[in-house]
Amino acid sequence: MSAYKSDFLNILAERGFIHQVSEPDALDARAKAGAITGYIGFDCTAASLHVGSLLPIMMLYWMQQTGHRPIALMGGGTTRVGDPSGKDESRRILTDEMIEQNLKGIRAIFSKFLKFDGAGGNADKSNAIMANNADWLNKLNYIDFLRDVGKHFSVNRMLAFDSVKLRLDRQQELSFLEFNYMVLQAYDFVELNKHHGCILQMGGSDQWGNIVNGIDLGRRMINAQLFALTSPLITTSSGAKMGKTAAGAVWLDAGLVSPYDYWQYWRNTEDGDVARFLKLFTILPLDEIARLAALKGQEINEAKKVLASEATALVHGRPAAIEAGETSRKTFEEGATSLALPTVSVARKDVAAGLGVLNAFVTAGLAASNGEVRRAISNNAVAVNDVRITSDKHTIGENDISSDGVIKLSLGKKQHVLLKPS
RNA sequence: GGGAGAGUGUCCCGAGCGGCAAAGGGGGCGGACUGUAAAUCCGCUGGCUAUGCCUUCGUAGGUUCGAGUCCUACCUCUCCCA
Repeated sequence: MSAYKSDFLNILAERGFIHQVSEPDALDARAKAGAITGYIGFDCTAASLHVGSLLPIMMLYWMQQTGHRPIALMGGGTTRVGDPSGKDESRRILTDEMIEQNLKGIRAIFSKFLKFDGAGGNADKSNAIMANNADWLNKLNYIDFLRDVGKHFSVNRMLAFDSVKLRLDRQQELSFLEFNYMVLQAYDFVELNKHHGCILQMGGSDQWGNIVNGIDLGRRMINAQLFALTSPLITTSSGAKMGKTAAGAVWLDAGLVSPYDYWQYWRNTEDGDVARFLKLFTILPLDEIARLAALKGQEINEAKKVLASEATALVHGRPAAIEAGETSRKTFEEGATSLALPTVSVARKDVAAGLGVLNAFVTAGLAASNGEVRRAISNNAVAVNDVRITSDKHTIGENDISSDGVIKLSLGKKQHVLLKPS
């Protein structure tokens, strides 16, 4: 079905990762001829990456799997500037300490998808590389940089880029600081080419302009032939952006979003997205995915479970995925209480003294305030040990503790937390 | 430098004759229907030790019994003129 000759582009194309490619034939030939090096840049604006970043991570994964060398570039330097692409307002400036801290959390995630140091070290072409653009951006000299790099940029052209134009058209402020972002990103590409022979930059479709800038700069500064490959913007069938839930972003860090909640996130995928997501977010073979995608009606739930388990296994490991699946099965299909549900500890003496429902639900993190719990109760959405609560005066006592030593709190049908007195 | 306008419920957009916990959306949560889906319909969507109290409309003052609304200064952002 695909016209590509290289495994790398074929797999990306078949699995739905490709939105645009620059000079596809030339890139295909390079990837066919031997190992190439490509990179994706990641912001350090948060302490972890979320589901939205999973797509680019998977592209790096497939790159390595098809025999090429991926570079995960941490934006330690560029995050100090802030990418204006696709945003109406300036991002607030992060302190260097925050960036440094965020960088640590993000690094940890990559080790689950990429192999960094096998035998052979950096010389081994199959090893992924972790780079940080702060290493070269932070020590730039302004005047030198303007003369060496800035002279290749036309402001006329920069003004025409979507990331800039959007701001200008909407009459939103674009600071000079942000205006420089694309210059720095372009410089990253050249820098990675010089040091690692990197010829490909990948990213989301909103990065196209930034990437093309890097290609131009590479040609002008060092006469290199560089390539761009972007992925489509992933939204759900009903048009919502991915990765947002009640609790906020779906983080890839187990400390921020438990494997159980992560599993649940994928389990609740819309029907129309199942096949697409299986291709993008799992590494199952395509024929297996085709089989799952053919399931109709109620049977598609089986495909969703596979999606949830496979996606969870990639991020949190197989045992955690199995446990999350089992916990979900017990909770939803048997209506039983699984001890592996998210658990919050409380002091046993507080329970003995009688714990108010309002307090209990807020403590468990199921509600933000007492008022929220009250409203939930009046909406008939609150249950303790699967028994509906109708009064906000209800108290939980020692006799609510099950033989397993926990109290199950439920908000609605899907949100469950165990209270563990100790 | 001169002139005109804007900033609203800490998710977003947006109404708001001096009586306002503040219209309406979107989003989110809950309920019904289903399949832990979508669509649809319904409810909720400042806080509290709760028939009351406290905190919210860019910031700080002022007028008033009472201010999101009127006045003054300041901050930020737009637009027009120089």
